[in-house]
Amino acid sequence: MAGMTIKDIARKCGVGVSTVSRAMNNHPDINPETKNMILRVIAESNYIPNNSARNLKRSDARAIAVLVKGLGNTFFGELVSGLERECEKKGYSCILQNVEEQDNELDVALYVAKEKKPRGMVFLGGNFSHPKEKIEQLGIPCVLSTICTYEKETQGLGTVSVDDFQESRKMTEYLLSLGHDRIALLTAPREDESIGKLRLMGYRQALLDHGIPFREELVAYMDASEDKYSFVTGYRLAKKLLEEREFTAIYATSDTLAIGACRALKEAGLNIPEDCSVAGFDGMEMGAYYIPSITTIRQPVEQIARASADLLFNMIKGKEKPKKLIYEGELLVRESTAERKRR
Amino acid sequence: MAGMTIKDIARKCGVGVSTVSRAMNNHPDINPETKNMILRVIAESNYIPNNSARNLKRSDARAIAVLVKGLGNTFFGELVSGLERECEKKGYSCILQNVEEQDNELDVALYVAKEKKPRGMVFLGGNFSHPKEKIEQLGIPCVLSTICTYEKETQGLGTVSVDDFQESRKMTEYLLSLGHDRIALLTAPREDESIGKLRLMGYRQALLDHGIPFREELVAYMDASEDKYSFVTGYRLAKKLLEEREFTAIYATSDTLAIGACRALKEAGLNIPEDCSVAGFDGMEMGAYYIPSITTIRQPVEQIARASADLLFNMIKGKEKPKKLIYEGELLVRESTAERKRR
DNA sequence: TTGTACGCGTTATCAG
DNA sequence: CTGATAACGCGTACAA
Repeated sequence: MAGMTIKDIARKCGVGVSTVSRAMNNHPDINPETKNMILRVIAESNYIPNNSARNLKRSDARAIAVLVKGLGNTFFGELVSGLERECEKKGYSCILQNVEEQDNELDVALYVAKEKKPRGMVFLGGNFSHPKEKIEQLGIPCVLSTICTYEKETQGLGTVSVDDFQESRKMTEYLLSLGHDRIALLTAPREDESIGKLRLMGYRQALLDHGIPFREELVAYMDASEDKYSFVTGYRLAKKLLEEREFTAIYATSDTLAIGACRALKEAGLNIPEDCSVAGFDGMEMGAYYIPSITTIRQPVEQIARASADLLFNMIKGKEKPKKLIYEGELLVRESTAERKRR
Repeated sequence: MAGMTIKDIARKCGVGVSTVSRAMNNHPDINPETKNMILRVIAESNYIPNNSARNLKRSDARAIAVLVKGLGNTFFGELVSGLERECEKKGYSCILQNVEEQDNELDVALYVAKEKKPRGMVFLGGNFSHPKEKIEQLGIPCVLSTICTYEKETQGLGTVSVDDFQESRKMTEYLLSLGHDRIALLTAPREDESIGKLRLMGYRQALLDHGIPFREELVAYMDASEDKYSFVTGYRLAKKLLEEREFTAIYATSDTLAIGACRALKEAGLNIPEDCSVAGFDGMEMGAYYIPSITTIRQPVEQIARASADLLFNMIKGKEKPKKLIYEGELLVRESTAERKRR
């Protein structure tokens, strides 16, 4: 039978609808026997409660929503799994929502908030520079995971991430320590105000610290229209750079970009790391299997996922205010980087 | 203001609720001026209609649902994008639903059907061997995309995919043509009844056609518990195979498995393709950037996405019965395979 | 412990 | 063209 409702179940059981409702929602005020009987009938009838009606009625759902911009980014895949695990522990359900690259994540958030009534939200991806007032309109606690805003204030948002500035500096210093002084950078569009900017700044800072001039011509920015941390982008940017620039290392601000760059180098007949070192960022699983395996900054995904969930749940309970949480990335030295060849 | 409803808008505009509803839903029976006025007020008030209420009331939503088992599989990412594009063309919206690896996709489907009332569904991933009667319970047209069931009958389901048997045979023949006669196979668990089985059979058929004995010891099956087309799995299976078996080529039934295998070979000190050829399946973007780039069977993702959407929409309109649609894969010969070295 | 009746925000029907 | 009003399926006071 297709359109079964709580009424049908009630009739079948010879009880009132509220009793059925109580049985389903683990209410205390119900005779265990009645409850079991009802539950059994429900199972047999494969009745599924209509969630629209539930959400309409309930002030909120025991759930959080996770908004992902850039699904297919395997990096987020791991984060999502971690978040789902944490939710399960707390008895929350986890609503996953994809955000198209061209869509505004906050509009989607508003939409989801209204429709699903989650008690909180986690944002993955996007650059998230939104007016504070519009954020407040959401009316529920929010945590940015892996996205670190450029601003110092929290804007009412929780933030869990690595220190993109410091980690980027760390990577650059590592490359410098290998003797590279002409390090090409593959990064987000010029307009970027979030991790792209921070990673660029970390790169500049490291150069500055070592008295090495920052050369604008060694920086390849993505197109604003394109704005994707993808293989092709890395390939394209590296290709362009190879045409006329001199460098002995490429620092790509994501592992996907790095892999794209490796391919471009290989096609140019260059060996990695002998002729040119390549470093990435993120610590995607893929990088470990690439040949050569990719030197990178590993973001502690598990920790970030858990911390994001914890912070969010605490914010929901009112036990904690929005704050910035920083975790340390780990420099993973692998096969794609080596000392600069002297001649 | 947080909880704004259609009533608030109606009051603000000095009209009745039904007029507001008409304005929002492009109803014909409404004065264009009134409509514009209402729409303007709505925009200014950033009011968002409550979708739970909508779905509760509406018999169905102008939407289809896409269920993905194994998000993070970049291959599905492309399919999803394609499907979303097709939906947009038809003025449909596309509900994306993640299915955890351990969950039953059909239960999730039942749930989504009830909650969102989509007019149809597309399934990505999973092996989908479900009792026909339970499928029918869904009550809406369904299309399996990229999953080809082993059975000949449609079971009421539309199916759009490559011919996994033939394509697998094609790849094996290609490897045989290179002179390899000891081809290791990395594949799904023994119990698999869907693409895993078909691809295994294609492999066997090719061997048979060429009078080459099928050697069980050259086949590495995933664990049933693990059952994932992942890098680690490929790595682990290849590693195990390397311990004692002799072979000159590996045919992995997915590109991810192939890449994992490549890593294992490299660690064993073997060069690809000189010492051992490696072939994959799927045509993931990644494979083109890998070093060496991976020889594979490219599934025509764009076509499959479009065809899945078309078939589903036709089934929805009642213009077409469920059927099996086969598209041809393309053998992409790349760097990871070469003629068997004679000595 | 259980059942009745109301209301959640929307859309569809029907009478103006 | 517009407005009142009855559903949609469920949760929950409140009464029993």
